[in-house]
Amino acid sequence: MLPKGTRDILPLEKKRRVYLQNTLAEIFECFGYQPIETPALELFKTLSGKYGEEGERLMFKLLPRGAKFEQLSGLSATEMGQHIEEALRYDLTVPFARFVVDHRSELTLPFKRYQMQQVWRADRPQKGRFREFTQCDADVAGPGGMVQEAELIQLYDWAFERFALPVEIRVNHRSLLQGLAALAGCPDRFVDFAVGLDKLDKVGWDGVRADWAQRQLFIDWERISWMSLGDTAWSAALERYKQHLSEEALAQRGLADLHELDALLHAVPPKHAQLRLDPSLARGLDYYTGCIFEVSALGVELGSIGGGGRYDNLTGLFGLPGVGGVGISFGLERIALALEQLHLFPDSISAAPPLLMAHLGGEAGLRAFTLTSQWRRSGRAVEFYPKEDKLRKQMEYADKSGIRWLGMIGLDEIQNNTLSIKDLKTGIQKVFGQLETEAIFDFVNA
RNA sequence: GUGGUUGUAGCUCAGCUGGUUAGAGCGCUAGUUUGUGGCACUAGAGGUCGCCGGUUCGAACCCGGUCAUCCACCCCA
Repeated sequence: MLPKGTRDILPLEKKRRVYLQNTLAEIFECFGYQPIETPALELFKTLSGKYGEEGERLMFKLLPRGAKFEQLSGLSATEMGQHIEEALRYDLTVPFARFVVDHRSELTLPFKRYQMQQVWRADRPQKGRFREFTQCDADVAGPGGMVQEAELIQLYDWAFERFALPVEIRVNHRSLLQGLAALAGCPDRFVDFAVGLDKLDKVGWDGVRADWAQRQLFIDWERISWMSLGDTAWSAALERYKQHLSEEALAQRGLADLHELDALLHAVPPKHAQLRLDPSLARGLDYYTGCIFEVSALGVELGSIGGGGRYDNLTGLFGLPGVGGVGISFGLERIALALEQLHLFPDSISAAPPLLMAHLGGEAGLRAFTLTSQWRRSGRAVEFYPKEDKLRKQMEYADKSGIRWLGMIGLDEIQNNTLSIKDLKTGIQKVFGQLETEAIFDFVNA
């Protein structure tokens, strides 16, 4: 029995996760990111107010030490919040902002860090949605320009190319959304406007308009109806937005940023990922202020497998104004789910060692054990069958454990100073001298 | 937080309109084979039918409640 939305990880799955994390770490470091960790627990006041209303609701909050739930249960949410002192981290970005502020004297800005740790959300579990999951984040804190966005897109592109996972990266800009809201006549209802628009992929334009209506948003549809037609090819789409938003002050920063990004991406275009300018992309996390990204896997029904964006003043909330940042996140579980469904994990990832030493006991057992220990000392992964048993049992064990090669020592081998090795996959069996280590492991690694 | 789905063996499920000892496949254990796995055959182990209560002579089946699950919405990795 486990709490809902949590799960155990079995050996093969664990190896696959390690493969994903190692690959990501390698790429992160290639781009100059340095690894850190932060505690699972943060002060509630550190996290509170950073994720919007929904995020606040989904945050795991801890009762103060010694407090009885009954004492607090009668209180309203805000009253209760005043008693909460600690919470489980909800993402890695806000703790990173806190980290930068706390360690500002030890860091040189711009500071690039990566971090792969669990986060917790009190969501209702669903397909691909857990209450405990792992995020792999890369963020830059400090000064910089659109090259950073370009770099992050490139990072996404490389990573998913390595995994051979077809993806689409959607890009938008908060200022573009604000400009659109203003153009539509509701600059003061920006959040409702964006949240409704975000559903476009699912419900289409009629659905979006219905959603807006339900939120009592008065939309000047005539002024934004041009959005519903036309292509989404990056440069052409951008041109269209420049044209229609030329009069909107709020949109100018977004248009300029995206223009710059467009130029950068022309120089270093993504090789693998599909890139789309998607003005309907909103993203709920409150702290984003500039470019925003979201990645979805193509060919699988899953939520987004990554997301991120630029936040101008996250550290300001912790007493260090003027330091912005930009970053992205990879959702480890969802990427693993996608790769599994599409059979994209390399076959070479296996939980079991390649070789099992079988033996018929007595002197043969001792000889096999000695050889096993010598091989292990030289770094070869070898399993030793731990008791005297029928050969048949030992083979069955290897077969079921997914061990492909079986080394055998019995009376014959003892007499001749040899060792038989069988490839259980092909059925081919060969005899080696006991000291022919190179030849033996050439065969085993074939 | 809202709506719906499903809870029977380790796993996937069957069980007709309530009827007495609850089944199958896969898996598991042992053997056929005391130096050769996958296949086949034989035998065997394993279930408070999610839980509580109700209706009934009798409940896996009907009713109520409860817990869990999965899916959709919301939101997101």
